[in-house]
This record gives sequence, C-alpha cells and structure tokens, in this order.
Amino acid sequence: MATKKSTIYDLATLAQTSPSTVSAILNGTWQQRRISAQTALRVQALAQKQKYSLNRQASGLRTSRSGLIGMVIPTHEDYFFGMMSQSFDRMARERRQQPIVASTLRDPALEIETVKTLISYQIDSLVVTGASDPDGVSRVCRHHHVMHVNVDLPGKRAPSVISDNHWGAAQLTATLIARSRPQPTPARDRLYFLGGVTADHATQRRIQGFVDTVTPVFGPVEASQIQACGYEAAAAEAELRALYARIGGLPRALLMAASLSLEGAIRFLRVLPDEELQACAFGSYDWHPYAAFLRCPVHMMRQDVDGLLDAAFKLIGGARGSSRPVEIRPQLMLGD
Amino acid sequence: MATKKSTIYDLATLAQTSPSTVSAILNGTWQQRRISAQTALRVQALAQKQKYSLNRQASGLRTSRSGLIGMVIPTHEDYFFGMMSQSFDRMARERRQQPIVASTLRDPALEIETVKTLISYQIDSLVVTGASDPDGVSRVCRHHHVMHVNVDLPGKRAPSVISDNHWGAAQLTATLIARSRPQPTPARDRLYFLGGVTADHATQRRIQGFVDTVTPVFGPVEASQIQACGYEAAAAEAELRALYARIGGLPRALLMAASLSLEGAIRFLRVLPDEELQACAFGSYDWHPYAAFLRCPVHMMRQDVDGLLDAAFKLIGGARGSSRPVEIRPQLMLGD
DNA sequence: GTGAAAGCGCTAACAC
DNA sequence: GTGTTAGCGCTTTCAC
Repeated sequence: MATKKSTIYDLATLAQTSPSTVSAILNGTWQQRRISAQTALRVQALAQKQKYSLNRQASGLRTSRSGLIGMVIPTHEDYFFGMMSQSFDRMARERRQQPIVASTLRDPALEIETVKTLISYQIDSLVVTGASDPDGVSRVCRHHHVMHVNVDLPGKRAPSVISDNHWGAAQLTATLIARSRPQPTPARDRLYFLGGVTADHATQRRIQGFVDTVTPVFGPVEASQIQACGYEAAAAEAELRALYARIGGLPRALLMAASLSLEGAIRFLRVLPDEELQACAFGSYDWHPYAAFLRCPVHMMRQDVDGLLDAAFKLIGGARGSSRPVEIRPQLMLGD
Repeated sequence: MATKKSTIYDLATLAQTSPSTVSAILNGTWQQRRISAQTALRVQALAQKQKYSLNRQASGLRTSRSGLIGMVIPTHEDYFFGMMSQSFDRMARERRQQPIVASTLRDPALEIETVKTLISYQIDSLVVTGASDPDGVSRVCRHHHVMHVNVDLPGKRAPSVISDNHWGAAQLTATLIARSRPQPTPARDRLYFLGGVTADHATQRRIQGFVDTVTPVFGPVEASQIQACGYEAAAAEAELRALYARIGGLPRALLMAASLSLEGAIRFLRVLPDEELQACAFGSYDWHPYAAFLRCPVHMMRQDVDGLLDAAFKLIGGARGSSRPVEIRPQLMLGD
C-alpha cells in the first residue's frame, strides 16, 4: 500500500517496461503503437491496483491542452444562471472537458481579471454569459488565442448566441392581447412593459417586439407604457406600485422584462384581491417555477438553456460564425 | 505585437537577464532574492507590454500546488446550493485560490468519478457538500492526500461542518408553538413535521429538535405527526393534501423540513382562502426568498452559508478537527 | 512491439 | 545581485 502517489515511471518499473509504453497504454493510444494486448492488460491492472491517477498538469503542459473549459456568469444566485451552470456542467462532461465556472457579479473589472486567471490555467475555450463588457473579454481572449463565445448578451468581437428576443416578446405580447379584456379607463385599457435596461441589447429587442405587436391592434405605443426600470426586483415593485396608483388599478395586461422584474411585481401583486388579479393578463420574459404561486395565470417565455449552450458549443467547435448573433427561440409557457 | 505567447525565456532575452530572475520578479519572491528594484521594474513593465501570462500548469507542476480548490454540490438549480457556490467563489478568491465547482446530482458513482477528475487536476483541497456518499469520497481523497471537508451532510472519515439542526428545529418549533392558536379538533390541534428523509442525519436531528420541543408542552408526539416524505416538492404537496383531507383542514402549525418541502406545500396552500391560512402557523427549515409570496407569515431557519464555509475553510486550513461535526447555528427569520 | 531521450514552462537550490 | 541547472510528470518523435 504505497503512500506516495505513483507516476508512470513507478508503474514502468513495476511492470518491467518503459514509461512511454505505460503512457500509451493509459491514454488509449496503445493500439496504434501496436503494443501487445498482454502488456496492456498487465499495465492496466497494475495501474488500477496502485490507484494511479494521471497528473493533468503534466500532461496538459506537454500537450498544451488542459481539458478545462471555462464559463463566466454574473451570479450563481439566479435561477436562469443556475440552469445555465447545470447544463454547461453536463455538456462539458459529455465532451470530456472539465467545466470551471466563475461568477463575476456584473463587474467589468472582475470579468477581465477572472478571465485572465482562467487563461493562466490554460482553459481550452470559454463561454461568456451575461457579461457587462463582452468586448473587453474578447480582447483578452483573442490575444491569448482562446476560443470563446458570448451567450445571452452579444458582443462585437466574438460569435454570440442569444435568445430570439424580438420573436419571444412578440409571441408573449400576442398571447397577452388575446387573453386580456377591455378595462374601464383609457389609461388602464393598455398593455404595459415593466423592467429591463434600455441600454441593453436584449431589452431593446424585447421592447421592439412588444411595440411591433401592440401597434397594429391598439395604435401607437406611448412612452408611459414602457417602464424599463432596471433588473432589480425592488425597482419593479416600486414602479408597479406607482403605476397602479397613477392609472387607478391594474392595466389590461402587464409584460415583465425579466425574471427579477416578475419577482418584484409579485411582491406587490400578492396582496391584491383575486378579482383585481384576474382582470389583468400577466406575462414574463424568463421563466421561474415560483411564478405559479401567484393566484392567477402568468404566461412565460422560457429561455431554451440547452439550445443556447448547444449552439455555443457548436461555435466553439469551429462552426462558421457569421457576424450576426445566432438567435435561439424561447418557449412559451402558458400559465393556465 | 507578438502573436506567439511569451514565456519567461522570451522576457529574459528581451530584458537581457535570466529566466530565474524574471520568474522571481513575476511571482513576488524577488525581494528575498535581493534583486534590484531597477531590474524588477524593467521586467514588470516588459511583462505588461508583452501581456505575459503565467502558465499555471507549468508552475503547478513544478511546485506541486495548483491553486485550484474544488467543491462538489448536488445541483446548481437549488437556491441553497446557489448561495453556497456564490460564497465559495468569493472565499476561494479571497484566499487566492481558483474555485472549481462540479455538480454530482446526488449520484454516488458520479460523486466519486468527479472527485477523481478534480484530483487529476491536482486540486489543493476539496469541499464536499450534500454528498450522498461522503465516506466514499473521503477514501479517494485520503489515498491521494487531498485535504477535504464535508459540509451540510456529515461523514465519518473527514471533518464535517453542519447546520445545528437540533437547535434550529427546536427554535423554530418554539416559535410556531408561541404563534399558533388552538384548533377545534384534536387531530388539527397539533404540530406536524413535513418532508425530509429519515435515513438522513440532518432530518433525524431536525425531527429530534421538533419532538423535544413539542413534548413538554403537548405531551408525546405521535407517529402521524411526522411525515418525512422525502426532499421532492411534489411529495410534500401530495402529503400535505392528504393530511388536509385526513384531519379536515390545516393543523395548528406546520414545520417544513427543507426548502423544497416548502415549495411543495405552497403549491397546495396557495389556493386556500386567507382565513384558513391565517389560522395555521408555518415554519420552514431553510430559507427561500419566494416564501414571502404566500399571503401569510412563514417563519424560516436560514442556514448560515458563510458561517458553514468559513468553518470549512478553517478546517481545510488545518484547524484541529475533532471527531464530532462542527455545528453552525442557523438564523431565525420571522415571517411577520 | 518497445525503449531512449528531448522538452512543455516554470521554480528553487546552488553557484559565483 | 544574478545566472546555471536540474527536474516536476507527461507525450512523442525517432531509433531499433
């Protein structure tokens, strides 16, 4: 029971053969070296007995491939990014890569620093999700020849995969229009868009989808119908409270820009009586299991997490990246 | 604008000095080598200009320290483990280690395989959270001399840090007793415990805390008051529905064993009228922000995630581990 | 069918 | 104050 960790040299000595033979046997290339099945079996058994473990720092140094694949996300404490991590974990494993996920808290400086660290570990490629400065990250990766893809938020200097925000918002809006009912006052007889950041590409496209769907039915959308108050739950809560006071009740329909906007809205809505809730149609871009807790239907656009990452892996694998982002359709989840 | 990645050899040539000097300057040990500030500055400037990046595979191979610290968790799609990942990420960074988190889906075989992979990357230490087979993991780590700690679920073969489950359940139960009101029938005039797995150490201690607090006030607890129906939300929902039918309403108070039990319970409870909800006191071991969506107070034991990981890092850092698990008190979050 | 030997990029002991 | 050198454990020609 050797207490020292064994190397291919130890195994070679024990098996009365050479390190290169052991190496070939252990990494599967022994067939093409035409090593006899006999020695192969002998060495394999020995490795198992000695609980030999490959030193991937050494093998990576030699081959200049680490087998590590990085992903940066804003935070682990968000349901959407939790699902991203989970899918990424599975898909990386399927490709025999070791995932290494780091959170960068939407801080551009931390994003760059983290990516530099990952690069120093010689990651083979990188998935950048929800980055505040995707192009800064790209510059670093480019210089070090690290393949990378932006997911969720697009960048100009690397291939990107995003949700089909315009289509998704349009579908969701159409659903809300179909399920909503006329309201007594003009200000309430309208659809409202709540949450998001107008500087953000995703928000812009969602608003556009909303506007393009509302306009043919109700005429031009007024500025007051778009409340892009940010991604924080508290902001959405405050904004909705104000809206409610201003127009004297809930509107005909309400489209929340993101899952945190929905969370904020629910905090306000949960104390309203059932009749008021049932008079309004609710939609949310982004899906959250707890939305079912509200006592009325919430229609949701569920992002296709696996679809996004599948496309990302294809692009990393060298698929022809056009200059335009790949758009992945989300899925409508009816709340009934 | 060199397109090849630069090494300390390149820098040494450019700076007219030797690789070892460059190495010392770049890794901060140059003071003790008494290298002149002048050369130090020259080399540092050069490194910056060339965007030199340390190859940590090479340096790790040489020093046999990788700077990587691993953590295995059951899943990223759970709020509690999301918080764990986030804290771990921050704390590892503070200690200048690169965190590497892998999910193992409560699958013992996958746990072992994953840990072996992490070890092949020469992780310096490992935090094992919520493992189904902590002792199997310990065996592997022991053989490879990898320092490790169990968190949340204890093991016999490594130091462990767990929530103070007995204390927490007792406090929560006391709160529920204090806030509850008598109910019309004997079966309803009792406290019930819902969720968890009796084979599980954590559940055992929580039940014990519940029983020890209820007994002095109401007399012996009957078996029907303990419904350890597992960790799945759907099971808790079904169990609660059955209980409601059996005893003809909600009981005096209900203690949910875990956050998923709470989620399941809420799915059933959300359709009940306010009066019924307000007649029952709700408690949950584990905290979830969405619990506020219920239209009545839920008292929660919030696990001290930072406290758990702080203790874990101390144990990894070599603090004397007694054979008994370190217990960290959770925090009572009153629902009012 | 197998072995010897060079070298991936870095660090640290030792030399001067 | 700085340079030389020997490996860390592995892979991969090349030689036989």
